[in-house]
Amino acid sequence: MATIRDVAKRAGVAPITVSRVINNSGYVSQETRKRVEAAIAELHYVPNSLARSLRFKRTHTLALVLTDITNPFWTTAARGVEDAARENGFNLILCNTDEDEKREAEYVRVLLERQVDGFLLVPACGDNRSIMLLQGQSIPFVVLDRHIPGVRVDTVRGDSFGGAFELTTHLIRLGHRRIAMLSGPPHVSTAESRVSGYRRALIYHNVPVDEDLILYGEYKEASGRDLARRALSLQPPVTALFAANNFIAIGALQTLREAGIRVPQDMALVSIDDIPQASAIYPFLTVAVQPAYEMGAIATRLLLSRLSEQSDHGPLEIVLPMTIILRESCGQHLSSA
Amino acid sequence: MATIRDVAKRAGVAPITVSRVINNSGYVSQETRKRVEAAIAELHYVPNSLARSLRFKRTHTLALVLTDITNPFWTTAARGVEDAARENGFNLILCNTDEDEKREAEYVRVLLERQVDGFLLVPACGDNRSIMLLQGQSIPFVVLDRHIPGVRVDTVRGDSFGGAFELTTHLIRLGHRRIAMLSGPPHVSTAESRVSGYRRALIYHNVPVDEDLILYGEYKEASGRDLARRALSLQPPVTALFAANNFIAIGALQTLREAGIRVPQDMALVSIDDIPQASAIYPFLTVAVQPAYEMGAIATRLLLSRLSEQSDHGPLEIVLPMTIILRESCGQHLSSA
DNA sequence: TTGTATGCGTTATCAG
DNA sequence: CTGATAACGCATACAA
Repeated sequence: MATIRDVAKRAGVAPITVSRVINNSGYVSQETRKRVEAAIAELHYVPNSLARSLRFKRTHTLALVLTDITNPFWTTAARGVEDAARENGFNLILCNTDEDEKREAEYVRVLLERQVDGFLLVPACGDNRSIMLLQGQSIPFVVLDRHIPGVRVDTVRGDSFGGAFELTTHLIRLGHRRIAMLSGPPHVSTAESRVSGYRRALIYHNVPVDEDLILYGEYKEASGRDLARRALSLQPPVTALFAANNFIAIGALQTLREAGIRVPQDMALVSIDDIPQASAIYPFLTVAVQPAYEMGAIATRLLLSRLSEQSDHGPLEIVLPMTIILRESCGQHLSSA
Repeated sequence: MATIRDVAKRAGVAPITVSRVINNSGYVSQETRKRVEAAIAELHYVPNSLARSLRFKRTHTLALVLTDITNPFWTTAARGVEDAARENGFNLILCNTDEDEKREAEYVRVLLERQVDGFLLVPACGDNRSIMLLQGQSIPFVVLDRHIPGVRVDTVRGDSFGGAFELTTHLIRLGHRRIAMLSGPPHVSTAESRVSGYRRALIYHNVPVDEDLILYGEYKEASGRDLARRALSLQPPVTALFAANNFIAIGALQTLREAGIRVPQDMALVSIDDIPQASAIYPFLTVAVQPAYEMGAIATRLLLSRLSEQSDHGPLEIVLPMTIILRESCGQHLSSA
């Protein structure tokens, strides 16, 4: 690959002159510029941004480290991040941890080595290794979706508590009393908040809380299948399932189908986060949706404001409301069924 | 951020000694090593891979430029790429062009500036700007999914012709004669091959080819809705729809639902590529699936073999077979309906 | 308007 | 075993 020196030689000028042409900086005569541009074209010269970044100490690159790239919620959020980044002249590197803290720390490490300018992190929440790594570097970062207890950091997340409260309230109003909570991992804040919202709604509406109805698993399809199986074995039987995320809902639906249990006729089902592709075909799942795209965009803008040091306020915690979408998966009021 | 010099100063050694500790290269006494490691830990030192790459002229990074990150086919393929890359100590940068050749060329340009070691490209197939750019740099790259006419490049793609032939044959065997082909863009090789396979199956089974049944659009949901509408207005009416990809199928299903047309009772439907999340819930769509993950992995290994110059053969074209999955969306034989 | 010297953080080479 | 020097490609400061 041609370097700036090759171009300079070919155009009969000094490297710095080529640099000036490329960056439109300083003075260059029309004629020189033309000669340089010709040389650039002939040699297919492409500037080396590594060298440039080494000088500037800026890569104009952000990193987004998330837990599950196959989840549409995150692909949507990622687009929000990317668009906001691009608008401000930043590139994005996206990494997928599969909820594995080890991979997460590894990626953070590699990205630090690559001198990214800032991080957006959806932590897997095992230990806080990667958070510590980041704080050790005093590099700006924003935590997405999840709350890290005891650490002062910028956070942008959905209102899990509120969403769960409303979904549960909806089920209660339809007459449900025994609602199984198919939750995520207990150490992840979103799972815990959703359980809290669920519990709170029950208490608020004077429905007894049966702790056996609260089942913990993972935010994955396989776990959804398993959780639903456990829910079906509960006595007295439950009449509704609350899936703590969309992948749990997909898994639960599979279990229900295998068991010949119809939704909503035999069982009500609600979930947090939608399944866009499935909903385009069969819009039937009642859900609380988070503004995924906006979450990504807002977090990115917050991060960029930290980068440009235009902001000197303390850590921010931004909580975005969820929207309830009522569809058929809850059916009619129980007593009329 | 601390540099290698800061560490060296702190440990009372020369920078190069720190380098040797980090890379386990050359001789370093146990004691010196310990002092250096202590300094590294105290300063939270993270090596700068930009500087390293500048020296090595290797970034150990591959780029995957694809057309639609929201399509599960591509997220799956991307995982195949990433896993194969990681196995060989390479990182991956993923870019999404939305089928826009301009964005594509822009990304290729940026990635070249960033000195990635090789490219995996799903071309949008407008002009061949990005292909030319790559060839101008003599940087190794592999084209995924699509055939670029008149350019000798490594290619890995699915057997669109074969898949379309088999799906069409299936419909014909069920008694269908008027099958609308909801195709992608005519200038994209996969769309063209799928139409060819469709046409060929009709001819092979002595079904007259009605060119009006072949409708061209885009590989997107909105286009699928539109194509289906056009198909429904054809006379005499069609009895089956062939969606050239999964997103077209999703769109078509929406149009059918709006029109109150049931699948498969009133209309048969087949597609190329599955809709995994929807299929987990309602496995009903008869499809020809490509081995997406393997496609990504195979292409990556081919690229890496070019990089290590272990391979000196001419351009390879690898064609992967599709697998037909028969589900209910085609229903029974027409005459028994 | 153009060019020279210098340094970004790292490591290969060669010397001690 | 350890270190000084130079170079990777580019752009800033300062001259000419």
